[in-house]
Amino acid sequence: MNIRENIRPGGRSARVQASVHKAVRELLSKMDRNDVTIPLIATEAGVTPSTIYRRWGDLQELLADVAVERLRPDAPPKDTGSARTDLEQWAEQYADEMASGPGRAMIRDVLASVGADTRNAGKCCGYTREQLQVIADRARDRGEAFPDVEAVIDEVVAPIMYRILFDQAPPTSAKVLWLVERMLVGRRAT
Amino acid sequence: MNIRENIRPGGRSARVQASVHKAVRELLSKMDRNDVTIPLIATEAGVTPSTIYRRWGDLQELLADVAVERLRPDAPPKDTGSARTDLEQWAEQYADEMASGPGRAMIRDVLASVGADTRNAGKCCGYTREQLQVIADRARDRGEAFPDVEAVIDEVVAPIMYRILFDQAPPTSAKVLWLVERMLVGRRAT
DNA sequence: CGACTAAAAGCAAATTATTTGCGTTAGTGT
DNA sequence: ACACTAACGCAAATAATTTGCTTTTAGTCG
Repeated sequence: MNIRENIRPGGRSARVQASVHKAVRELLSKMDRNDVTIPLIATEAGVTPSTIYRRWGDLQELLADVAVERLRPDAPPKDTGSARTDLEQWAEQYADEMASGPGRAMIRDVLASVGADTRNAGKCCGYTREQLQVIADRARDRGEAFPDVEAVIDEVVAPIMYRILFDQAPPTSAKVLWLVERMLVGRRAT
Repeated sequence: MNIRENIRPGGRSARVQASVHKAVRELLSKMDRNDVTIPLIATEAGVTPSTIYRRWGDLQELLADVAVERLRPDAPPKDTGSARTDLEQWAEQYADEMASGPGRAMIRDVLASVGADTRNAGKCCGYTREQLQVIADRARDRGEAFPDVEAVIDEVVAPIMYRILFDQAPPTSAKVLWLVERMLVGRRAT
């Protein structure tokens, strides 16, 4: 099932999408996710269930759509004066958000929908890349050495995400800092 | 919903579980996963739907249960004479299996069920750890230097899995070998 | 061995979710 | 303003899920 990509702002479609998204956020904050159903969301949003089924296909797609929206960063990484501290702060915040209950649920929603709509997981990865690129560009402007964004993904982002998804214990703050440290040190040594 | 942990082998429960698992594998190989439903599985397995609902709760749990089973490695990593080549071969096979269509589907099934049953994702991670530990133990027996299993997970397994889950392009064979290389080299330098 | 027990399965009715056909409405372009 | 189209609402039809109750089965004990 396809979600329309370009919706004209202000149109009826946009209003329906907004009220449905809002209803989902509302309900997820109030109740267990397994108790959230499409008829419920439809009632809360003031639309008929068939509208949701036709636009999103099923609950998983809808949840993924909302989750991607919420995973989009709202601001560029803070400029702390050096690439290292920029990255440290960004990574700690990233780990915290993703390891939180809502964060984990959102990641799962996004991944679970990949079968039907391959774009979602890629979008999340894209957001991360953009954030890291900002840090890397700032480093370049300052004349600091800084590894490629892909290397940061491999050495810092991927371990954090793997631990969150597959391990019981999410990475501690110390572990995150250590990952950053190791990457920067390894880079110098090469 | 809980899946019984200790089922006496040969009992009725075991037979039902076996036939349901078999039915799921059968159907998944024949048709699109979105067309697989519990009533269908029940018919194929020769049980009533309510039996499946009571034992597994919902389709996601059942799929996850089957997926974990299939993700369990059937043999220890091959002994190739050196830890480095052991790891290279294991990592390449791991990346191939996980990046394949069925592999990705199984990972998603496992992750999607985590909300209800936290053990599944941990089990997969556990299998990986066991495999790597075998390689590490062999290295120790040979007197070779070899990094901690957790380091291998951070530096080799996590990047592979991240790329498979979030990126469009799964890691190439060359990339996997490079990850192994980088980890071993970095380890020596420290 | 044969009766007893508890767990799990079957069955069927009730509930709830999903799909679909068709009429209506709101935005878009001429 | 008028026609056109995409998206929505409504309601009937279909399919999935839940539930109460009965029956079967495997293990246990006298």
